[in-house]
Amino acid sequence: MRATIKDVANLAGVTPSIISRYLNNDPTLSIKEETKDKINKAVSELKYKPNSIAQGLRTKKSRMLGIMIPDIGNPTFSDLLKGAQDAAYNNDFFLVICNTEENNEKEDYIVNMLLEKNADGIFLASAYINSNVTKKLDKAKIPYVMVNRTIRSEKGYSVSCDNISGASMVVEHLISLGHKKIAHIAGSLFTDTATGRLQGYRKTLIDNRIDYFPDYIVEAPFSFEGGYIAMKKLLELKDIPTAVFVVSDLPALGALSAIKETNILVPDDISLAGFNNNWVVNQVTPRLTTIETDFYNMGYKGAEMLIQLVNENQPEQAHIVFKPKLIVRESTSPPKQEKAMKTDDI
Amino acid sequence: MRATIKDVANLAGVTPSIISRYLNNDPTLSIKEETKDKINKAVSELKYKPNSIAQGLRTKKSRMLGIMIPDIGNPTFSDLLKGAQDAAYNNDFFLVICNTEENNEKEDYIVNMLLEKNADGIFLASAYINSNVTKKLDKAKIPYVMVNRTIRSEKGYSVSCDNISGASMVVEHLISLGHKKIAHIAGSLFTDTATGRLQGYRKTLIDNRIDYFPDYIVEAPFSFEGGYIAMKKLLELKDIPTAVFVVSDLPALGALSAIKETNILVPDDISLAGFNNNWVVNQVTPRLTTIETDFYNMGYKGAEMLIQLVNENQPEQAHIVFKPKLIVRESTSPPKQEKAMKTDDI
DNA sequence: TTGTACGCGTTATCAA
DNA sequence: TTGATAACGCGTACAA
Repeated sequence: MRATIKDVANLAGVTPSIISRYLNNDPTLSIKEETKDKINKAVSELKYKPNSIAQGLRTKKSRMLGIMIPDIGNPTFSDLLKGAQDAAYNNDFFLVICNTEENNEKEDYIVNMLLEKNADGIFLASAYINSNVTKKLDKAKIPYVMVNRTIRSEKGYSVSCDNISGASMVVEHLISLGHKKIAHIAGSLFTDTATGRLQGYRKTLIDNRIDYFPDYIVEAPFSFEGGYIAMKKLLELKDIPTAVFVVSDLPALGALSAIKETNILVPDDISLAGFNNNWVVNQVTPRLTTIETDFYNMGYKGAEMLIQLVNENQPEQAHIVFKPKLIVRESTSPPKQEKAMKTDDI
Repeated sequence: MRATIKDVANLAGVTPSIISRYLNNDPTLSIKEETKDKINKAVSELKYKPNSIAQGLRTKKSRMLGIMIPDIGNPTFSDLLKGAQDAAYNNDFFLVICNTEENNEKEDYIVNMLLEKNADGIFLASAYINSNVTKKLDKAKIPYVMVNRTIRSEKGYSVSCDNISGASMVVEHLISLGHKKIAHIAGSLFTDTATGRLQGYRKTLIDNRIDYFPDYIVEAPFSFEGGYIAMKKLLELKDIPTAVFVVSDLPALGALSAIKETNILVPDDISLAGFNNNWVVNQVTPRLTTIETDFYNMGYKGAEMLIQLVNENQPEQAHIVFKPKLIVRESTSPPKQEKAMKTDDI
């Protein structure tokens, strides 16, 4: 059996309370060098490690953080996870990853478990407006920060990228190439991510006095399938767009796949752009134009913020926003029809 | 504050021990319907839920399972995770995912944490020969099952696919296309996965009386980078192979990327095949020939096995082996040089 | 500078 | 059919 604090106390010839206070650096404790040595020796001899369950029962703390992510298969999250994990590790917290699969029932189950296991804080990568999760966390008064996919709120904490300007950069890029018929495959509009990018898309079109049609905006889940289906819809329109900005890389790949089933070529007939710069979009043909965000740091900063909250310190800022960066690759080019139309005009 | 068992006891007018025994279906308990009702009422009125930390302290159980995976960014693991999570959920266990990043230090940290948090069992997707992890788990006498990437051992438990025959299927396919110069990018030979596939490769060449050269076998990590670098090496050979079988899809994509940097074409000049049928290999150009394994079920069955072990039941079999299936796509075709050589012969 | 005593919330053993 | 009591391993207020 593993040694308990009593065993150490016996071996060191002192009482458990001294051991506990010494090991936890109790500032009100003054202790002889001699007893320190005795304790240290006993600890290392017995290989004593405090039982964290018992500690948890006493202190209501666990030094455990949970991160809830909607889809572990989405490459977007892997760097984020690395960053969050590194921050946790460096601050002596244990990060457990939970996959909600965008499924309310599982999501519920997982929050309950996390609360039950006394997680000190929760990292939410899948916040939806009106989700039970945030309500539950608020009620349980457990700190949480939303990351990447967030919801609007004045009181919450979040780490995200500047979706509006990111979307603007993409659309400006498409406009500068000469596109006028620019469609948008939006994400679930119950998320800030999707509404922000949609807003950036709209704003940029308006600023550039380009019409947009409701038909050119299709809402879809943040998945490969979602992008695939949405693109199918766009391809059925009588007036097919010459460029499509997709809310995220995974659906962008789905869109690409849908296009490839037709005679239509990317970028010759349709320019296509995503968002996030997942490694995959650099491996497909054509390589996708997209927006890069520093996910590793998003995860790292977010976890640091969460840890501050757990330690009951106020973070300097409640909302950290990362700057997006446009990565132009092969999937965007000037529209072919542009030339055709000009010829017609003559 | 949350209601404790004492509160329920007070409200119901009985002692905590009855509540506990009733709620835990103690078979030795005989109890009046009347008191049952009282308890039920008190429980629902106070919304009582047992504190799982306190339970853990008493029972040394946590109903928590951990899964350690080497690289959360590797698409191979996402279906596996889903399966494992579903099995855990269906059996009322909580599955926490831990990302070791193929890093010994983190791996160590994570096992320690999992043990400290009293995980009931561990699911190991990143077993390496001589890893500290398995030693530690053995010593802690905590049940574990190795999945996908396993190590040889008589006593352990594992769920994997038939690597030898999977590799054979690929190589037979290449041979049937007419290839004779078939190289293999192997995974880390500290894993059964890699040695099994290497063995299948060797065996099939020998059975078909085809020479293989040591130069044609390159060991590499199970990563995109790993495959990229290994392929570079193969491309530097004086006698470049006409076909390459890569141990896994992620390195296969790396290999593809390396080839694309040259004038060499896939499959015209080099046929390329992977293993695992990650969704990504169906999105690149050319779409990769590969081996499909039922990862979801691998995860599900593996978790079921682990849960049996946790419940101290002997699983029917210690090693579950899944059948692989060959998926032929665009990245493999007959060798061009075959024809050239025949022309020479004339 | 150190020890005593209690409680965290539960389960298990025994007695009633 | 139920209750009293101890124990799990630790932290902490208070006393010494």
